[in-house]
Amino acid sequence: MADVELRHLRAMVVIAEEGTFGQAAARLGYTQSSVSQQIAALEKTVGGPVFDRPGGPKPVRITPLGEVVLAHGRELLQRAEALTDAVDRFLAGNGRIDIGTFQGVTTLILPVVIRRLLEEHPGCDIRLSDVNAEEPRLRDLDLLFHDGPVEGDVEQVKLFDEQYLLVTGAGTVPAGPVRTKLLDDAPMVAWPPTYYQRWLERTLAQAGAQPRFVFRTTGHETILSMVRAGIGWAVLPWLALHAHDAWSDDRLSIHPLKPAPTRELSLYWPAGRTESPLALRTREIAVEVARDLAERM
Amino acid sequence: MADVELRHLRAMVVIAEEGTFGQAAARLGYTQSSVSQQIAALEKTVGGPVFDRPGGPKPVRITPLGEVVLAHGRELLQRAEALTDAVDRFLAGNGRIDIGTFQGVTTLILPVVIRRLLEEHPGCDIRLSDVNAEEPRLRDLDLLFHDGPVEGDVEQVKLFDEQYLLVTGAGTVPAGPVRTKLLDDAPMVAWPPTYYQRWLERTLAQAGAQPRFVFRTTGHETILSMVRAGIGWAVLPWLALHAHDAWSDDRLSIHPLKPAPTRELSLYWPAGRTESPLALRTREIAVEVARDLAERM
DNA sequence: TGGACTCAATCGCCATCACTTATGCTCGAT
DNA sequence: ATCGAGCATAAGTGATGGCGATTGAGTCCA
Repeated sequence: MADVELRHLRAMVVIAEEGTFGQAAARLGYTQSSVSQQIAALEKTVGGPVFDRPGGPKPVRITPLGEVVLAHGRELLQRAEALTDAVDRFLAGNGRIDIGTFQGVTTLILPVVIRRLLEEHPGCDIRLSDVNAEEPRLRDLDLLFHDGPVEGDVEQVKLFDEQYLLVTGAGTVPAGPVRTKLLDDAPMVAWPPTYYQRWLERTLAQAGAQPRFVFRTTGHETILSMVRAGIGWAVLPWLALHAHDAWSDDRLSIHPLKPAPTRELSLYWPAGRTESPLALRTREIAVEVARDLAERM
Repeated sequence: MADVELRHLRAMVVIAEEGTFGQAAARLGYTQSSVSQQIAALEKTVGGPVFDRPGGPKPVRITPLGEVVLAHGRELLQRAEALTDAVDRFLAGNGRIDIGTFQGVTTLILPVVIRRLLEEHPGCDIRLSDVNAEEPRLRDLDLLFHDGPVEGDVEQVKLFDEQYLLVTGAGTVPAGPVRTKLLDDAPMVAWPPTYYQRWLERTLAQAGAQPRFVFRTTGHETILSMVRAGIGWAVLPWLALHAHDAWSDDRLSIHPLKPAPTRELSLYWPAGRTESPLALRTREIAVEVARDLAERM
């Protein structure tokens, strides 16, 4: 048996409301003849009459079978409407987006992006997940913030280069750039050896600097407090300093390093896939936010 | 925007399961080309691609938009299946039926009919309702058991004529028919003046009998107990006596009346309406049960 | 009782649709 | 470089679905 058709059910619902085929046709934008045929088709598929036609100027009356079809039909039409609603919402950008981050890489830029995204699309469903380990994959992700190479078939856009800067207690070191080599054996406050911290320490070592790590803790703010207290120096990314207004803190002084440890932050997404409007928009926002930040570096 | 079509959604679901248009087509009994066109049509109605075609011998991959459509589509198809299921069940007779009774008129035949109906169609939904007052209407009813004229456009079938019989304590009255007139001033146990009781008393009065009602109570069994206890006689319908095996009770004796108060029980249903298979079957059963009973009268 | 009226059903006509077959195009694999 | 898997597209065809006009059934009213 062929399928029922939503069109037929819609006609049926309107007939049930209007009472006659003709009025229903008018409301639906069809001719009476057409509606008659639609109901005939519907009755053929369900296997019995759904309306009794008393003949003459009397409204048609729904049959018991019609009641069954009508009840389910309304439900069905409601679902169909829910579908188009969902599609519309999706196309308007209120969909779901899966964003991957890589450890703490984006603790500073991501919140801004997400805030702006939620302002534009209050209904959207944003899911953040930490991609684990050293092999970032963006299977099942729409976007990935990362700074290293990503395997698989991906596209990317570079967000910015971020320099690591030396932070010392005010007056400890003459203002201006500092040669990285000078950090060798210097007392240093730093993160525990996370992926990034390890990368930083390797980079410093390559420049001939092997600091003494006198204290390790998580959290940029905590580290800055340690520096203020004179426990040691720190090498932190620009964004972290910017976020904590380190430049306006007169107990701290900030120095570029020569050579400067720099990391490149990029946004990755799977190649060759149709992207959701929300993902596209998120990318735009991320690029914008990154550009704003980069200008102020 | 045109409607989504169930056919297209079905194709989409199968493609999502199979991975390729071709295999899906095979499972659906279409050609690959047809499925391709169906998805193209679907994509046109939803306003964006639902599958990414990587090209080459790779399976297609659903897009974010596709996920949305697919999720709702499955739901929709499930509802559509529920609809055809419901229709099938209905056509098989497992529908709903609204039966009207009129006061206690059918307390004896209706239970039998319903038991048989439930045996045949365990899933069906039987709704009994007492039609109120003296103006029985069968608006919103499929069947009505009644004994009087019913207004409106109805069809009917007569079930049987039921005689009222005189019941006395054993030995009180010589066996055999009794002239109704003899009940005049006789001590009588009876129902309270329900519709039927009033009718009965009018009928007796027309035959010249105005009994003394020494006790009124509801329930045929209770009335029979009173008769056994010698409190009075009773005039009860054949079915009531039959149901309580009054003939095999040697403390009772049963006598036809001359003339015999007789009521005609019929089954009514609305004319010119398409009836449900369940209603048709119920009518058959009722007629059968009535015939069986009538034979034993 | 017969005419006017109100509906739904039906017929002829045409445009569109939904398949099919055949062919083209794009990958990845050999 | 070529083959094969797999989707897209073109052209053809029967069926479908729409419309307008007409018919037929039933009600209402004079």
